[in-house]
Amino acid sequence: MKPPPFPRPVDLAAAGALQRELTARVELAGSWAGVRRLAALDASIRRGGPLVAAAVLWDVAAGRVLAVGVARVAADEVFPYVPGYLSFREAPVYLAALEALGAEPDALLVDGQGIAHPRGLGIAAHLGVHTGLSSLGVAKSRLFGEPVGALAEEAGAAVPLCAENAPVGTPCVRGRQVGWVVRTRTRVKPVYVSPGHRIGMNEALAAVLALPRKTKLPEPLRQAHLWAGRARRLGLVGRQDIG
DNA sequence: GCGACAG
DNA sequence: ATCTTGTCGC
Repeated sequence: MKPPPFPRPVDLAAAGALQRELTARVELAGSWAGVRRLAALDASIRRGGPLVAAAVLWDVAAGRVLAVGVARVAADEVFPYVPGYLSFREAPVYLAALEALGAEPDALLVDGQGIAHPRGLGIAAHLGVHTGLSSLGVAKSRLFGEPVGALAEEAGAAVPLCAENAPVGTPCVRGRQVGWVVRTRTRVKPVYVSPGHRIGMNEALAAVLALPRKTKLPEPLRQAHLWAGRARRLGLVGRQDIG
């Protein structure tokens, strides 16, 4: 089912109000145990150029790319990049890429934060609520929340990412957990994982660690990154052939 | 006022 | 995100 058009607020105040409104609709329960096909989303942009996004359909059981959808959106049609409001810049082109994909994934894996956001609505959570699909965010750097405790150097290590944090402890002693700092590769900078929509905190971590990876990013997201760059450089649009 | 700040 | 050369390592 095709989601409604993505609203474009008149200014940041209106955008913030919309985020607070939608945060109440985020569902923090569920798992990806039954997810057979997921769509990984990433974008590539160049100064003065359009936003180019790739939606990679990933077969979980086979561990491979099934199809790719590519779309472009002029930069002046969306918000500029403002930390905390990323979805108002990139979500439109992601939704267009999903449409170009022409398939219905069971869940969305997004390059960015889920609920680990000042108002609880990072781009992964926003896209989940907008589409009704389960979603989860994997970001390459931190936006919101503080890691609790020291993160071990070994792959698979993780510590909670907390808001309104208390001193050092294991879980968020007095604050609430908004995500995880996860070491996906030994001695490599960690990624920031947080639930988006219709998935629990522990399940989000399990879902990410269950995905294959060649670098610090889960393979579906790495593929989306590669396709977005390739699409931008080659001017690709629409459904792409793979292999 | 100063530092932080997904992509 | 993008701008960019070399370099270390499998």
